[in-house]
Amino acid sequence: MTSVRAPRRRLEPDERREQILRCAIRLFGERPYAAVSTTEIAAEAGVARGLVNHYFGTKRELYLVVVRQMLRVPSSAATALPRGSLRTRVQASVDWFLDSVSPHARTWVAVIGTEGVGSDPDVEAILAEADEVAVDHVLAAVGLDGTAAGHEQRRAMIRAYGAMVKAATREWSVRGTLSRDELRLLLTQSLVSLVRDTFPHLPK
Amino acid sequence: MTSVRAPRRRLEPDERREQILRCAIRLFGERPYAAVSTTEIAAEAGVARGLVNHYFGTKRELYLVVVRQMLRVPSSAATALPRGSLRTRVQASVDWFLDSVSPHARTWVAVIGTEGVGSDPDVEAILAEADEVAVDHVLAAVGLDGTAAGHEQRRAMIRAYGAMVKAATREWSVRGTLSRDELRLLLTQSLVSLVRDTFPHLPK
DNA sequence: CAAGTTGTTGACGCCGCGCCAATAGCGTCC
DNA sequence: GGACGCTATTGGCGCGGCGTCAACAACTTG
Repeated sequence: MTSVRAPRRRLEPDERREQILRCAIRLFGERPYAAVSTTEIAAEAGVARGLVNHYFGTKRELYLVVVRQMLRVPSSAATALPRGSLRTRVQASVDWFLDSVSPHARTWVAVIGTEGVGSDPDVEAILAEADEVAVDHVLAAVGLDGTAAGHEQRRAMIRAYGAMVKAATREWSVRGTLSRDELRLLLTQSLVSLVRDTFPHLPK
Repeated sequence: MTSVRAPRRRLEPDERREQILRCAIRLFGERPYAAVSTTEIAAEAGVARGLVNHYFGTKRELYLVVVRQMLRVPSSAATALPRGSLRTRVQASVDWFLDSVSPHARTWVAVIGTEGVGSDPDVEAILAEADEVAVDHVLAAVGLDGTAAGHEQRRAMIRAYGAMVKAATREWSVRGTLSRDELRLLLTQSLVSLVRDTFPHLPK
């Protein structure tokens, strides 16, 4: 059985690049970095391995592009926030988050999943940047985006809250141990408590 | 400059194994998996590379041992919990956690740090196991370890709370954006709120 | 001091990665 | 429509990391 190799086809750089990227996203999504070879990615894309290096330089650089790409999900900017009590506004933000993350929840969780020892500084930088954007959203939602006192502490606490959001979303979408309503309750309650009960104790 | 190679010394298996393991822990702690070679580990331990495989089989298996090892920190079992209000008991547990994690906080944080896309199932299993133990501690601390109603939901929410604990501890020990007192406040307040305000809404 | 035990070594084969010169699609111009 | 040039694409080279295994030597035992 002599496999007829498909005739070599020439594509626009952007097109080819994106095609390879799609394959890489899928493979890196199912297995850890070290368990995915560029050979495999190239084969998946029906392309010579050298081409992967041509477009992305290094396996590591390709990986970073993948991470960046998968975080470019929740950019659909702010919907108008309702006026009302703190709880009302928080509730609305939580709902917005749940709605926008629902379609690709599992993928989103995979990106920010833990892998363990020895974190990569570059990867962390990318995740950190995404976190800052998320913090800005939350601050705007609770109406504290203009305040200067205890600024850093507030941001730090919201980053921590963000970690809980990720973990809880994971419980819901991957493990199925929480219903969507329970997740909604947890996220709302916690953020309200954070703003109402914890923030006031920070240095003025 | 002919380097005088140290005379070959023969050690007890346990001893040698532990020595190699120490080096591996240090190296995997500072760089991601793929950036650490077994050659490097062996060199660090002043030993032939083959010996690493002899004791740990595969690089990957060695890595798993490292992860397991670094999580074997907080096993110093329950100190007696004080009687008193929910807040008092939670406060005591948080203090206990902070005290026991303080000495090696940075290392501890490194273990549970995120690395991104494509999580390793084996690593996750280890982390998950450690999480369950932590959940048991928390449940005991808040005095809910006997309850059966809404059991899974409660555990899931506490796992999510645990993620916040990790992130907040990281803010304190690595980034320095929170003081220890602020961290203590955040952890206490959040857990109290979780038990007092969120749990009651779960199905009976 | 000889023989056995076993911790330890060094090299072999394989495979993945980064690089680069050669090759061949595809548009262009006469 | 055929020759030409541009560049997307290939395939192979060299290097280095990983797993294996037979040989070696440190230490023990009689």
